[in-house]
Amino acid sequence: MNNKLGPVYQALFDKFGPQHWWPGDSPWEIAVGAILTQQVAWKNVEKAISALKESNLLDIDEMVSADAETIKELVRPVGFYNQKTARLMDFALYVKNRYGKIEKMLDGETLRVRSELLSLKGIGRETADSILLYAGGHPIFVIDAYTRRLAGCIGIDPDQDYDDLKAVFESEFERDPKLFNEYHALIVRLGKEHCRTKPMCEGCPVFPFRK
DNA sequence: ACCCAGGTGGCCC
DNA sequence: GGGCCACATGGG
Repeated sequence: MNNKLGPVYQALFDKFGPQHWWPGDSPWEIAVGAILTQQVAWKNVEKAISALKESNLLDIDEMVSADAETIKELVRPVGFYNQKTARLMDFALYVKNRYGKIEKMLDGETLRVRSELLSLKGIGRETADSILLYAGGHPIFVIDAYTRRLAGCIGIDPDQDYDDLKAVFESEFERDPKLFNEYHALIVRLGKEHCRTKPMCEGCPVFPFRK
């Protein structure tokens, strides 16, 4: 129980309004974006996504049969492009062979799908949760660097284990994908807009954080 | 010339 | 379980 999680959400929503996340049109595009954005500025991801679209390769069926060197060139601006190309193509092949399309995979029971995503190389907890929530509509709270910074401002240990921190947020509210979606999106909005560095507390224009 | 960005996996202890 | 490192480009 944390007495600030609710008020902070309210303040963020009042300030910024609904965020309409994830910035991507289809479940597959969201999954691709989630992998590409790992430890990378979203601005760079936008370039790669556009480039893939231009080449008609932002499509699971096209991606599995594409030339890896072609994908690498398109994905280059995000960095880590060798790894990310391999992981994108592996993921695409896995989903296509096993389910045909990602919607089918995401159709399963939440924790079972989460385990399956986590078993794939290149998909860790944050990426799995982003895909589950934003591409699949599952009631999962995503923990990222911005979320940890926010946690640090309201008396929640920001350095605790991913799943423990996730449980803190999830246990505070009804398990509502719409709410989890909005809350996390608002946290990122605040982080991008206001505080790129350490704690979000200092001079925050939205909520009077106190140490 | 630094430092950071919506992480992850591998290896070590 | 935790601490360090490589992965790589683009923008401040």
